[in-house]
Amino acid sequence: MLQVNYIRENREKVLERLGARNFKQTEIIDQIIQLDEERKQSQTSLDNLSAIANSSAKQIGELMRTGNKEAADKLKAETTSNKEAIKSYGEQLAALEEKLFSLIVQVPNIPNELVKPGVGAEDNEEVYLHGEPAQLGEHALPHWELAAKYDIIDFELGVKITGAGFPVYKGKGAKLQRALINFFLDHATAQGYREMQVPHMVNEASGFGTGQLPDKEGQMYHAGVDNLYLIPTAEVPVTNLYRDVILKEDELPVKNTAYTPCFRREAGSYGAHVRGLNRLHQFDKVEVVQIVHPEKSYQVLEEMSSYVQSLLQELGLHYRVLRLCGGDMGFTSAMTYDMEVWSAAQQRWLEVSSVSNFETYQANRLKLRFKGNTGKTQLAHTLNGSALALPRIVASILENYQTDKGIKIPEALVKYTGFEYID
RNA sequence: GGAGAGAUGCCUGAGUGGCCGAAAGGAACAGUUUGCUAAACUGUCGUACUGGCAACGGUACCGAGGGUUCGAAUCCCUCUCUCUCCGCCA
Repeated sequence: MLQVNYIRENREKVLERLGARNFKQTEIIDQIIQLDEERKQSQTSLDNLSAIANSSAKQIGELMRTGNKEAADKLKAETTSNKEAIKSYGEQLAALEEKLFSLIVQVPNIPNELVKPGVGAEDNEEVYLHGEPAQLGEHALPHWELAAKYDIIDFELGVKITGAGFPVYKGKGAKLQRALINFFLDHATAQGYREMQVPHMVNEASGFGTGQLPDKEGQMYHAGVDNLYLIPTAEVPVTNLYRDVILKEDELPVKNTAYTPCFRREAGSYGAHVRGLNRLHQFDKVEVVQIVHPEKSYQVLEEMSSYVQSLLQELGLHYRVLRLCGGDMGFTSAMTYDMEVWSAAQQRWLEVSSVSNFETYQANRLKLRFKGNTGKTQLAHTLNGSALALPRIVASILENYQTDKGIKIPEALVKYTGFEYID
C-alpha cells in the first residue's frame, strides 16, 4: 500500500508511473488526495474539541477535590454539547478513514523508472540470455511422457486422491524433488540466508500484510472453519515474521530462506498450457526473502537475480531473464525479474523464478520499519524471489537431459540424488 | 471437546475511576569513571496523526470493538487471541 503523503507530494509522478502499468482508474488518486485533506481537517477539529474536553475534565476533578461542587456541576453541564460534537466528528473521521483505506488498497505499487510501459507478457524486456537450447534427437518426449515412461510422476494417482494439479512423485521422482530442495537450501544458506521452517497456513492479517488479501482472495485455498489460508508462496509467512516489527538499522539486511509447498487455486487458468508440471495446485518451492535499507534495495534486487541465475547455471539450463513490463508485474511489485528456462520438447519458455523489489509497499502494510542510526524510524524495503520453484525445473531437466540411456542428472545434483540416471 | 486463568511499553511487572502515556527493575543507547574485562554513576529510552523553521505543543493508543462517566489501563458488554489442567491423539 502506498503512503498517502507520498501520493500527495508526488501526484504527477505517481500518475505517470501508474500509467506504465496501464492502471486506468487515475481518478482514485485525486480522490485519495481530497479525502486525506478532509481527514486532516476532521482530525484537527476533533483534536481541538478533545483538548477542551480534557481540560474541562481536569478542572472538574480539581473543583470536586476542593469541595466546590456547585462550580463543578456548572462546568459539567457545559461539557454536554461538546461531547456530542466530539462524537459526531469521531464518526465522521472514522468514515473518512475507512473510505480512504478502501481506495488506497486499490492502488498498485509504483513501477520503478526502469520498468517499461506495457500491457502484458509480450511487452516484457529480455535483459539476459544464457546458453543454447538443448539439441534433442528425433524421439524427444515432453516431460509428462517421460514421467510416465520412467514411472516417476503419477498425475492420475493424484487425481484419484485429491484432484487435477496434485501430482504424486514416485521413486526417483520423489528423490529428485528432495534433492532439489536440499540443493537450493544449501546454496541459499551459503549465500547468508537463514533457513526457516514456517507454517503452511496463515491468518488473515498475514494475507493482508504481503498483499494477497483482499486482492487475490480467490487464488488461495481457504479453510473456512478456522479462517486460515493455505500459503500460495513462502513469501507470505516468511515476510510476515516481521509484521509490526521495528528493526535496528544494524540488523539489516535480514536474509531468510524457506522451503514450503505452495498452494494455488489457479482459478480460471485451464487450457493447453497447463499440462504435466506446467501449472499445478500444489508445488514445492524454496524462497529467499530480504528486508533491506531503502537505499540498498535495487542493488540487492540485482544480487538476488544473480543468485537465482547461478542456480540455473549450475543445473546447466538454458534460460533467459526478463524485466517485466508495467502491465505484467504483480500488484505489489515495483520491479520484477522473471527467470524462464527453456523447455526443449515443448519448445517454450517456462517461468521458474520471479524476483521482486516491493520497496515500501509491503512494509507499509506490515508496519515493518527500522530505526535509523540517526534515530528516525522509517519503512524498510522488502524483496523476495523463488530460488527456485521445482516443477518447471523438473520439467526442464527431464526434457533437456533425456538420453537413450535415460534422464541424466545434472552433475551438480548427483551428490544430492545419489544416482546419475533416471532409467 | 470440558474447566479455569490471563492479555499493560523491547522484556519482566506494578497499577481497580482524576495527580497514569503509564511505577519499578532489566535490556539497549550515550556519557563519566576506569590499566583491561567487569562494575558503579549520570542521562536517554514507545508508536501514529497533527501544528510549528525550530524550540516546543495538541490528540489518540494499556488485545479489538462498543457502553457507563465531566473524566476509564482501571467499571460494564461483545469479540479475538494466549496460557494452564483434564480428555483425545501424531
